[in-house]
Amino acid sequence: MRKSRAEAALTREKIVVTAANAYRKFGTGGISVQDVMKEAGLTHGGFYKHFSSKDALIAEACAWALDQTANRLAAAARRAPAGQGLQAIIDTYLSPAHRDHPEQGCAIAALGSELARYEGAPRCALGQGIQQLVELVAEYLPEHEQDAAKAIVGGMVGALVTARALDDRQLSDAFLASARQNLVRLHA
Amino acid sequence: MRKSRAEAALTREKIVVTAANAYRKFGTGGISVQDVMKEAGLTHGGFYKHFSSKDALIAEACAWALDQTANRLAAAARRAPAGQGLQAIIDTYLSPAHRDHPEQGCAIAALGSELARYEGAPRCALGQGIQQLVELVAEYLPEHEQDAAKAIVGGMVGALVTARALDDRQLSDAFLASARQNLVRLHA
DNA sequence: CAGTTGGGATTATCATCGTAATCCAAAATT
DNA sequence: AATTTTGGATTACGATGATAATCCCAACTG
Repeated sequence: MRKSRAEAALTREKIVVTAANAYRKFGTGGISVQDVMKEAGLTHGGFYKHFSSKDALIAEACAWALDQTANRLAAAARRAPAGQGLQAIIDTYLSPAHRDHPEQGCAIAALGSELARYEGAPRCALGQGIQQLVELVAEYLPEHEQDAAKAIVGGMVGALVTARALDDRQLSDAFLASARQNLVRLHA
Repeated sequence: MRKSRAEAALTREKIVVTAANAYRKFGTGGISVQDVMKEAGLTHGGFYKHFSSKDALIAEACAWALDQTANRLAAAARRAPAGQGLQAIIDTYLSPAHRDHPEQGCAIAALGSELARYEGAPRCALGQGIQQLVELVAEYLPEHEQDAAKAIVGGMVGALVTARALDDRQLSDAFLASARQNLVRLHA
């Protein structure tokens, strides 16, 4: 039954990725350790050989998810024509696809309000993710407008959260569109 | 032991208000029906004489909280000097006091990401609260800029969520300040 | 004022969850 | 090859949670 070192590392990675998706989809309180393990194709017994607690997994899963999102946004910005980097980041973040797939998306939007109540590692991870996003946005802003990056990131997160909260599809789309069109105005 | 009709209505109201505060503080999954009842000075047994389920209470509590916030913001706008209504709303919403007291504040920011995963009544209540906020903001925008209201509301919510998520007090303050200064620019 | 009703308390049920102890066999180590 | 580690499975434990049945007594109804 035992796996080699390398395989064990893969197993661990698999747990983290599975957890990152599951937590973004169901919330950290919405899925149990046991179900995460089952989803990863394992039994729950071995869990504490990998992580010291559920919170430790949450922290790692969030960090992984935040990295994933930052990388995707950075790639979108790089792909964009010159001068359109910021708009590309905003458009990618506020796409209907992102709204409809929280399990693959930004952990700040998916878990922000719950993780804000945590102390310790998970909250830390989230804070670093936020800073990461701000730095990415700031790269595409002129020197003298760096401060606007914070408001832009806030606007992106809030628009996604509200768009997901709205039952009415049309209204939800309108929220995304309004933010896509208006947020770039925040630097001028 | 039994209370009169009027007293029973007060009891019910008390449960809703207690729940509204508790859910915003701990999250809907962070406090049990029993603890909400205890907090309201009651035992948990009588709960289902008032509400059909925990979700029903969550929905009512959210609706109450959202009304509370909308009223406060509307009052702040009315108190403001002419032409400063929108800025007053934004400043009130993005005050450090609001950030530091989620249990008295906006339910969208406190519960948005969890309630977005609900179906049914709680999600509905949240959606209506969002629209309420948009309408309030729109009142203080010129006719031809109504669409910006959605982006502004999104920006407000997101800035508060991120400010709460950040461990670093200074950085958190900076997020609030950036949004306060920049969000009004969204109509121009 | 007698009878009915329905708030609210007490207690129970059944499920779930985080955590941990134990065990086994295969991989590291020597 | 013998010995030691250690991933991962099995199983257990204690706590907590949502929901419900039951009961009591005071407030309504007539």
